[in-house]
Amino acid sequence: MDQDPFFRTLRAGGHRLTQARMAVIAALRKASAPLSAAEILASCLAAGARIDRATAYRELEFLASSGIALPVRLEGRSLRYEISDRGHHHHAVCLKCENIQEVKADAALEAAETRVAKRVGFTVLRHAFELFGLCKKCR
Amino acid sequence: MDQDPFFRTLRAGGHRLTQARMAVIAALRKASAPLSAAEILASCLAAGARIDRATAYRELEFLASSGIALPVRLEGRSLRYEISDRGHHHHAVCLKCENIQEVKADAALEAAETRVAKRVGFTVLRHAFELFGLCKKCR
DNA sequence: TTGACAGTGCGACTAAGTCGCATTAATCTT
DNA sequence: AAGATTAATGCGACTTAGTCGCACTGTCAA
Repeated sequence: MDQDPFFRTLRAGGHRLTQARMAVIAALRKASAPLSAAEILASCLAAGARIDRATAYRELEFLASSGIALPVRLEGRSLRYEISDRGHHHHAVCLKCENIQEVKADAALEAAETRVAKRVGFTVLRHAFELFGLCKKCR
Repeated sequence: MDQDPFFRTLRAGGHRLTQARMAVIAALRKASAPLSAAEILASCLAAGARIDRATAYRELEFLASSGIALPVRLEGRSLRYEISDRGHHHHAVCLKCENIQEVKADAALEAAETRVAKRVGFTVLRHAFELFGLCKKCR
């Protein structure tokens, strides 16, 4: 536990390793796609942790501010979170099976973005790029 | 009124030109940035149309399904709509002044998207590309 | 082992959106 | 111009996602 980089970060920041916190981190780690607060709560409860809805929301917000969880807002869906140690990527959402697939970032795409931003005089702090359609299996 | 392309489309589809419908279309036309249902409702009421909240929501959904309104889902904000006759574009959201700016689509960007999608075997039906940061005035 | 206080549970609240159903009004027909 | 037809509306109750204040509790450093 003490060799876990996230746990070390938290302790270094003076934060406690509570049951709720560890349960939420575990739920995020276990997930293969971004999860909503409700799903994370369910996952924690299923794993035996007795945590409250409000705590789940607060914990996710806290983990996001600590850089451990990454908020993922995909259009039409409620806010989701994923664990932050998977590198920069985008998401492809299948409109049929509802699955969310990770898509590795593409250098040309990022370059195009930078150029577009410069053209309109906009300082980009963050961007969203998402695909909606049919995954390999569903098309 | 009868020469308005949207009105012609609606009539051709057997739909009625009701007060609410025309008020919502007028509100969308008047807007310079995507509006939320609440803002559209307010705009209609301010213009003297007495329409209900539920009607505003239903009308926007209907106009979207008719291709007259375009749903715009920007992360962290509620669903917005814009009029559909302005050509394909993306949005840049200023995190300081909250303004939403239109950004013309970029060919290189779209090309990169196509390539990325092909790589992961995904059939893209729709995509979202948004910038978040500081606009010219705010940076 | 205990004191301090970060974090929690509870419950009440808000915002955004949905839905069923009786009624109204836009359009068609004559 | 007066009905008849039925799309669209208003009302109100409901749902879902998320927030907040406050008293309590569990974590951890001393």
